[in-house]
Amino acid sequence: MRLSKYFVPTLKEVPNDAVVISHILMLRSGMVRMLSAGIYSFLPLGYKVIKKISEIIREEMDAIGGQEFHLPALNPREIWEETGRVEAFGDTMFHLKNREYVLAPTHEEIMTFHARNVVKSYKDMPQIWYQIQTKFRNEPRPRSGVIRGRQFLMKDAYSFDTSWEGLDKSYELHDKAYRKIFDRCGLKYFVVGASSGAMGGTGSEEFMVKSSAGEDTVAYCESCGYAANVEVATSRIDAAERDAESKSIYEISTPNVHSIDELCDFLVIDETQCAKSRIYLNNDKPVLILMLGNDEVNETKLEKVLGGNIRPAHPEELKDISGADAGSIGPVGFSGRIIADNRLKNANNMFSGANKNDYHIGGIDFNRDIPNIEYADLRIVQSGEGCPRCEKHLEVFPAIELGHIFKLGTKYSEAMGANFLDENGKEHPIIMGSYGIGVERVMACYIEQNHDANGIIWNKLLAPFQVHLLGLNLKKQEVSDTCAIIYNELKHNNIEVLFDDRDVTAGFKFNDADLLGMPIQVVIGEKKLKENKCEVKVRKTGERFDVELSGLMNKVKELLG
RNA sequence: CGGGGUGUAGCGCAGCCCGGCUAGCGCGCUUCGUUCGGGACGAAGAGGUCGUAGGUUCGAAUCCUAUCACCCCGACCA
Repeated sequence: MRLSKYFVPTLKEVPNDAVVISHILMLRSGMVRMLSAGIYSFLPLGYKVIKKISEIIREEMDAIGGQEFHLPALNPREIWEETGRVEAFGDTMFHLKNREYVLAPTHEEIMTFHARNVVKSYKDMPQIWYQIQTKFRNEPRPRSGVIRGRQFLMKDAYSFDTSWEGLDKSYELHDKAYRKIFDRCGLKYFVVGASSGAMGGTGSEEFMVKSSAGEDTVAYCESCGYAANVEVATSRIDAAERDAESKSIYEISTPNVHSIDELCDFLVIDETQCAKSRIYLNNDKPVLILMLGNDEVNETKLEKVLGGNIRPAHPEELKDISGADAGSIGPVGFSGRIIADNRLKNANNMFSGANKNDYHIGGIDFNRDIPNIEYADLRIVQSGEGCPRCEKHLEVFPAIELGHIFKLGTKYSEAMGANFLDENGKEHPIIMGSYGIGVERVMACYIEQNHDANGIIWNKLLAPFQVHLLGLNLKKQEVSDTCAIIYNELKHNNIEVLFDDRDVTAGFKFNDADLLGMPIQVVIGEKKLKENKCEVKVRKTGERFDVELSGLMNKVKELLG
């Protein structure tokens, strides 16, 4: 492809609205343009990458027996009523105004619809059906460019089995296929086992990559691969030590001391001697939560322990409940339910609030002074804490979900009456799995992980072109002749080549080449040409070397091999 | 939905507080010439209903009201 004829509107300046690096580079390299918030057009260069990713996905899905469909995005609303998901999705689902249609945010219902009409016998299964299709979700707040859009490409697959063992097998196949897909794409990813959430099911895994643009926070151990959403993650961390002797409790005047840090400074003690108090309302009943030092309450864990609804008490409510404002609340004399984090188990000689403004209490023995106390794991893990599975340490960071595999079970088949007859002529609901990959996210995450100050660094599998041929000063006959020969030769060797034949200065071409990021750059200039040589640059390492024209093709093949 | 911010040429911005003649600057674009291995130089050009609608005023990019769009933080997120 000749760049002079190719629509690749590169940008030197960073567009005002782009914040995350993948978004900036996708705009600057002329791969995408925004049409509206969370709605992007893919330009020729960007679409080429999308097609490469899709092809990798296709190959791996086909390899596990997947069959590709192309389903409508426009769906009758009544199909979605069958499973109650019109309500479940709520405002996230787009509705048409002039007909009872919705825009599909995913395709469980549609695949199940087709299955129930045709898949009637145990002999018809297993099946794996997939598609790569545009999904629509009315995200309240699109962000991070293509990473969270209102319209996005998703590979979604659905498995249909006659037994739970069959489902396990289908799930396993997808797990392996997903690893191959992300490996081939060159992504550094990890797998988080997650609770199945609102989809309803019995098992799921999320494929994540670390990214500052991420919307989930995960705890990850590089050493053993432990990975968990921070909402459920645990860690190895020391509990408070119990002194041999328990002092008796005593009240201390602590004017203007409101935080654990201030308390530590004021009394010259360590934060591990303090119990921080938080009051939550659980179904409108107050519960005192005690954390060691500055540990944060993990509300997801708390919710699991308490059941029902929880919310932090409003500042105005605190005094009624405890007799003090935030900063002076504590367990001694507190009348409601008290739950302490496991790190506080059996602790003694502790400091906490006195339930009286500007006073704290010292010498608290949790066993002696707080009857009816309960313990649970309630803390949010922090970077650097011990991995719960091995000897190393956890890292906590934001991450993006790239893919999700899911054992759906019979939720959709039961709701929609997708049943089959077994060997004995008995009817059962089909057992389903669902498996998604965000195609644009693969692209964006790749760029997040593979770029430098000058631009994108494509690997050969995702690169829109393998070779970027730069002809410097094409007004020189020998330069343009040589370029034409090399260009044709590369094409004849089935090497995808982008030929910068524009009449712009060398620096312009070099910078665009680095920005676009093809793996290999071949530079044809007057100087080197006098010695029958050209320059080859490897984008990833930045290394460059002179190559005899006669050996160029072999060198390129070697570098791409 | 709550908080903050921004809309002025294709892109990045100044001007707005304190209203005033023809709305500027850089990049990009067009033409000609010179250049030609890390975003060249000179000359001459094209391009804007200042987001939209209403209002105040002799006069509005500038002040007021409404509205729309976009960005950031939060809430939300199969």
